[in-house]
Amino acid sequence: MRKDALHNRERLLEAARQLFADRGLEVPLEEIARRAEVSIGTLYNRFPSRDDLVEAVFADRVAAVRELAERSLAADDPWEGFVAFLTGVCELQSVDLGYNDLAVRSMGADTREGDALMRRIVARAQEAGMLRLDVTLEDMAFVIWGVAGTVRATFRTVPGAWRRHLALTLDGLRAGAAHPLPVPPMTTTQTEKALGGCDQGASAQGTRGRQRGG
Amino acid sequence: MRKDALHNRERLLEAARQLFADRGLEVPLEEIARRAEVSIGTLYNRFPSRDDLVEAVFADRVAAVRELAERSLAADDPWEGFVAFLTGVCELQSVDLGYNDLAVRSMGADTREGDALMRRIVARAQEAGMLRLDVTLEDMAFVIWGVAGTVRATFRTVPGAWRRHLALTLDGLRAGAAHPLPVPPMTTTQTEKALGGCDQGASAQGTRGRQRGG
DNA sequence: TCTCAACTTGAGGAGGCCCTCAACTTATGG
DNA sequence: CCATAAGTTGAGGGCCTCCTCAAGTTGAGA
Repeated sequence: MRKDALHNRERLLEAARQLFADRGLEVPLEEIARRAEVSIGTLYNRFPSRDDLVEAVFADRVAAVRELAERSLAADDPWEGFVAFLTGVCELQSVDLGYNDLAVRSMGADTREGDALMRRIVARAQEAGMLRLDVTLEDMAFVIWGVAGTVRATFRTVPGAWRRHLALTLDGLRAGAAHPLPVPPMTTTQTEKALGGCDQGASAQGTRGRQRGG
Repeated sequence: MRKDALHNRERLLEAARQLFADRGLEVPLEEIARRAEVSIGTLYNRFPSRDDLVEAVFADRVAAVRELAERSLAADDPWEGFVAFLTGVCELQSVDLGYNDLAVRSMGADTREGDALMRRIVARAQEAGMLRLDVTLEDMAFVIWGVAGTVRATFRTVPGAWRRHLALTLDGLRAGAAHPLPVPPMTTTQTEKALGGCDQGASAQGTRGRQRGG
């Protein structure tokens, strides 16, 4: 890859990082190109689809979450580890509207191993008697989706509010708080579908989500 | 108002009701007009701005929430009342993506009296020793924002999932679940600002939210 | 029936965003 | 320095949504 091309790639990523961070994943690509001082054509050269760009921009976060998961799993206190993990993910959400959007449709990690790690974090906290036994990994989606909503609402006005939301949520997840739940947990498949279905931007807006044209 | 005009108004409201319900508040107005079999011009005649239409469509829900609040306040068991209220609002959210969007930016009621009623519901549950004392009405926004996220994600795939989310959340709100919270509650002003800030559609999408042109 | 205010219509301008591609520029190895 | 593959550019077509307004239609009272 030519040096100038690499340079432009870098500028594009940096521009995208900034714009995604404070406007969410749906900023116009043309605006990203403009901020990178590069033509829109170049952007499409480097990143044929929006998802390619998103993936490149957030690759580091995915890795970070993975590490976070490993650290959390290694924590002395299983509950502390569990809390640290969720707090860490939410912290990332709270600081970057783009990642916030992304988390909503991937539950933070997305990868096979990430999934396995999280499952172990949950299991360990349960075995320690701290996390209620009637929840599953799938229930963690509620935490992410929930905090995502609060982050969207309070991002600019009350930046710390999500911590309170999370704390309340965690109090509901403690073993001692357990009261019978009205419906069974989502299955893995259901969760995957739900995550996948969040694609075309938060609420609805018709068919705006484009496909790659073959 | 002429009879045919009234008729068209009805058709528009019905079309909007349906489309808002399964696509959210951001469906194209032209699509609403089309479904109502009425020209776009007529839509603008009756409802100069999208908000006018939204308000008309959801007027009944606002009233319903008000009644719900009154009933909840009158319940024998203060905690049951509290739960009934939140469940009722979430039920409305879960059944209509439009109302789900609306709740995110109004916390269900919006009105002065609604606010006062909710405050009493909260206070009563606290006085009964069931609702933790360190939460305030403002914290109820977390419930709405949270469930809204789950509804958006699971609306089509796992329609009942929100009940589980809500149940977990409620378990965190019980007096017995209380653990120290990391940050103070949002102030009324902050909450208002946060609600107001959710206007231009869930995540970010730039400046798409139009203003009325004076 | 006649009148006219009330109402409806839908083409079309304005503005966005997406994506492509033919023409141009430039880094790089020889 | 040259050749050329790699890369850049940005106008422009396609599609969408918003909103307006001049021209046409119609309900309802006189």
